[in-house]
Amino acid sequence: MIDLEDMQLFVRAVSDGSLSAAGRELGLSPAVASKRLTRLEQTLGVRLLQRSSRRLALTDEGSVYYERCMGILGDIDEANTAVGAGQMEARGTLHVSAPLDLGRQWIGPIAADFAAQHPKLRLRISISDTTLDMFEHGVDVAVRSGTPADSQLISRQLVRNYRVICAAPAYLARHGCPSHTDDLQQHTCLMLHRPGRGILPWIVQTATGPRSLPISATITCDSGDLMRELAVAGHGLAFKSAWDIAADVRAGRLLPVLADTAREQAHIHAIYPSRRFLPARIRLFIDYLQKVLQSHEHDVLDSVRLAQGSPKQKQG
Amino acid sequence: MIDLEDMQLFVRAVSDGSLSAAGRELGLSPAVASKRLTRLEQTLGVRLLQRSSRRLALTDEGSVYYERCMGILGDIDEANTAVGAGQMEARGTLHVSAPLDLGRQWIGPIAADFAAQHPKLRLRISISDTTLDMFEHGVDVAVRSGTPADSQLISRQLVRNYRVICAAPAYLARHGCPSHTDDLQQHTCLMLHRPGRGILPWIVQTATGPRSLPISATITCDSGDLMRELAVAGHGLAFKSAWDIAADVRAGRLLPVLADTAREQAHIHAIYPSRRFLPARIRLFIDYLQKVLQSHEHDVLDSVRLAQGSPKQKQG
DNA sequence: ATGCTTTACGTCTAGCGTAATGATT
DNA sequence: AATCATTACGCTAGACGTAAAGCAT
Repeated sequence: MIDLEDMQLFVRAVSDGSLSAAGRELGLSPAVASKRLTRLEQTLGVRLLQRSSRRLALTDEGSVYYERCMGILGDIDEANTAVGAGQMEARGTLHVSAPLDLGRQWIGPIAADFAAQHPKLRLRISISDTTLDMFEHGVDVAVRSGTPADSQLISRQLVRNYRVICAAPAYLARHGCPSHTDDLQQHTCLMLHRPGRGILPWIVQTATGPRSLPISATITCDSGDLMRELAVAGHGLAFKSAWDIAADVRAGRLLPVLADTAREQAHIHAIYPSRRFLPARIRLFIDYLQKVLQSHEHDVLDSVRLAQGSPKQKQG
Repeated sequence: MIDLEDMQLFVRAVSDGSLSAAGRELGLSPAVASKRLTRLEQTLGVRLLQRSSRRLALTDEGSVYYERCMGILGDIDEANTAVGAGQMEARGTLHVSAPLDLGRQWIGPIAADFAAQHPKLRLRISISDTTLDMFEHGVDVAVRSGTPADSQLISRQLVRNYRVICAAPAYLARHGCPSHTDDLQQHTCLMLHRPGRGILPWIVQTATGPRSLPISATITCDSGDLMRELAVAGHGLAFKSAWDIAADVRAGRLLPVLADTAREQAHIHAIYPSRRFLPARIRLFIDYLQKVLQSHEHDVLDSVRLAQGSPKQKQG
């Protein structure tokens, strides 16, 4: 296994342009610095630095390895401070914002559990569909689904999510189950309208990219969970997040329709300020939230027949 | 600095539920295993495992640290193999797909440079706006802007990008510069139509979320770079990626319009198959591509007055 | 009684610095 | 000539295993 000090030495040698200098910074004699770099190279089986008496040059391998090392050393630093003094105790007031359905069914209860684990924490939950007021209202974390809005905030994906068409069994029995997206025009579609955004289209992924479904709204409302209740009551088709309707589907109150062909990617994200040193309450809450949500991810996606393997996804 | 073997030991102890067992796996006596875990805890200043004679339990700190360790150890493994034997030599045929403008101006030349550095590599570039045929045509890497389509492929963000409205100075002199998105209805708008997708709307980020601009297309075409040329020739306003028009803007052939208020987030991604062991040619190319693009990111965004600090963004 | 963690202790290896060497500007 | 990387060479600190004690199941 590689020695992290060897890695540090290598990184410093690259930025300093001198192995001796890098050694000095770490309190090592040139002899040791040389030996340790050699050891690192032997462990990897690759030459990292091409050295002459007066100059260091990164090899191709060294260049690739250097980039990786920067990330790794940074992560280790983060990991150390994350468990450091005072970093595990959430205190103050945690202000969480979440959309209607998701907030009521998932984020709210999870946040309450989190608060129960942290006696010195006060919790404030704002159920709202707008994020514009995060700074103004002092929101610590906003949970949202779909493409994160462009802003100065950091967005971290928590779990996968898809919007699918769904309806009550009674509705489908009365009006038949659409077998193709073209059939939707003959159905009663419950659509969401929001101030400033107009009616939210039903967008589905196709082989050629996202496509807006050509449907006409029969009933529109501006509350996601009212829409869900209307769907449960058999008033028509709704286009809802898997996380919003999973419980209804499990209970037999709703059925996914055309889930294989018509779905919109709307992964769930945590949005939070990009301060370098995140308060413990925010960091811990997001970690906890992701952990809990991920433990339900397979079940939720499975309830709308979307469960798949979780492909490793990392963006940097 | 932390010893990576200590970290390994800790991780194994957690999954094994026994410190001695973890030690055995690493060829250490129980005594040493105990001492090393203690050392790790002292270095961190935190207790990671609550131990009784027959049971190990993660503390809260340990739980957080465990998650981090898993990521770090995985990254180190990756870094090691990335520079391993044969992993630095790109060979075979690298098949890159890129959209019209982006491909011609950026991806193509960069890929050619990359090929020049790898004598054993053959390069095949497909300029096309569709990704559906990646498997069919054996595409290794597809470069795309905007929200990555939902699929089994991995998507890695390379650089930030925004679509903005732009026009030739001559056009703006003749018709005036719109000062608000509402003014766009009085202008000649060049819009893209694509088979199956219809006319691509101009979507901008607003405080309340993405909004489709209410404009009517005066001229539509199905080629992004023809559209750009029409805009340069003064035939109307176009909605283009910053990366597509940066050169034109620098040369004074185009001017960004309403860039502060009307822009669409369309970051540039590399899409590639999710095989666990990515061929060296793909891994190296994506690394190289990102490196080169990132070195131009500030310039490009600045050319359309969108340069900002690069917030650290990581999704896992 | 078994199998775990931890402490104590003696051994020995592995990593250290010093100093000398060779190379490069 | 100066400063770098590297090698050779003793030396010591630290990491090892063994063995024994304490505990929980």
